[in-house]
Amino acid sequence: MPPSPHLAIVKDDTSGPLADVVFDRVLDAIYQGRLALGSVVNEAALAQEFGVSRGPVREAVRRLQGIQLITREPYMKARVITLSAESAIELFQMRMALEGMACKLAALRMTNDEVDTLLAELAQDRERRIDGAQDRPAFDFHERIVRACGNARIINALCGDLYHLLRIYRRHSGSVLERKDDAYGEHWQIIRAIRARDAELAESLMRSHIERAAQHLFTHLPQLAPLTAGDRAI
Amino acid sequence: MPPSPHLAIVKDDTSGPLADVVFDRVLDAIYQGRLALGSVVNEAALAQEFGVSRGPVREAVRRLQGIQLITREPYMKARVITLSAESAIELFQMRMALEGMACKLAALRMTNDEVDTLLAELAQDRERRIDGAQDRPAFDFHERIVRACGNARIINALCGDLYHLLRIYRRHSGSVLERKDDAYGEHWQIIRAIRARDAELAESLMRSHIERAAQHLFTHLPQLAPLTAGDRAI
DNA sequence: TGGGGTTTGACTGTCGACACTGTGAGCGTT
DNA sequence: AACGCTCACAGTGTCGACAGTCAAACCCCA
Repeated sequence: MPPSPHLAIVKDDTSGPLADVVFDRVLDAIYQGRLALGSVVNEAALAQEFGVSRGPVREAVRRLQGIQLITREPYMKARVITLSAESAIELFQMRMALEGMACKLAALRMTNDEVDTLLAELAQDRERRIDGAQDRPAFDFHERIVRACGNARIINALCGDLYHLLRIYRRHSGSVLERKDDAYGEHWQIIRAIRARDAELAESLMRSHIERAAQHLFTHLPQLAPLTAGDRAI
Repeated sequence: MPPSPHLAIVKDDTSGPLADVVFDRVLDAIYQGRLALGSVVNEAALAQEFGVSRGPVREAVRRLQGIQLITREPYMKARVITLSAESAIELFQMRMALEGMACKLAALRMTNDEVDTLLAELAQDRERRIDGAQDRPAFDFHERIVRACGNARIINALCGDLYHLLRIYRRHSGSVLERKDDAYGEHWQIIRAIRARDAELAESLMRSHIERAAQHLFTHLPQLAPLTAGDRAI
């Protein structure tokens, strides 16, 4: 008898290894707050909840630990990370470095057609949001740029690791910092720079854009904002 | 009876979990070429070789896979990565992004004493190499800079992941590309920029330094150099 | 002798059980 | 009452075994 039938994983899942399914489930649980930030993660409990053995759960937890969504405290207790100003600063610093480089590479590698398509989607997404019908597609400008950079290592580091943490920060701070209207203009400028094949400008714009996003986040999250003057120099 | 007594892991190891020990062992095996690049990795065989069960080996292999030293081919075969020009380009692009940012941050955060210490160690390492006594300390300028940047996430990405791959590239290309004599001057300039608190210059110098190292690598590794004009724009 | 189906082998995914370690509560001593 | 010690509990580390799957070799038949 699975204790939580709505959570149990059915065997005939065609989603490949159980560890991957458990990984996604735990990730969702963190996103949705079912696994509270800072709470301890119990392998055996999760295994029973999902109706699987501890092996896949263990592997999933280690992978979460690998991308630093779960920390390993002394004495072998696994905990979900806690949001902190320091961690957020580090996240945005790394985004500035990697997304800046990705943007620079995208400016060198994207075809004109790809740039035009992206520009059209950007405008389309804006109109959709103005109409209020912001349903399905969830256009993500940054992810699109990153995936266009052609560097699999950077793509993986950002989309596979950092963006998970970023989504957690976004979810746990309300939609206040969506800032999509402000961001549209900056996104448009970035694509213009890419279109003009000005790689240096594109990188610089992307960095400034992310830095503004970081400052916006800290402005609207006072509980996360023990920022000193030195740290402000992201 | 352990088939390879000199490789078996003794139980009373004080190095913590077996998975960590196996991880280091496999890493060394890749470094030293005992595990050839491109060869398939067999969990059971490694387990028998180390005298442990498949569990820790499995975990170690997955961690190697996480830092992209082992690739997962279709049909679940795990292989050690193969060196390629594309992979090397991606590695150096990521280093330029991350080490550039790390250098910038180090310029903002290091104390004068720390900078002076680093400068002294740099000079000391040079003299030691001139004397030919390049034995113990293995002074690593880049790692020192990175660890001084204060961003744990960047430190982990570089020292925990990327540098493993970089060492493999270095080892599998002879000492030709050591380039330490050429590098000394550039390292010195970078520290000077940090000392002057010119963060932008320090980042720019570090990027240029890494790009030169990349070009040096491709110059001396013709078998890895199907570089097109476009790709040269790292 | 060549093509197609079948068998065999190897390997990974998964599981349940045991062992070891740190923690906290409870008890006795001072 | 405070401190130190002991013991049960909780949780992870590790192990051996079973099951499913893909690949390659093998055999049969035309």
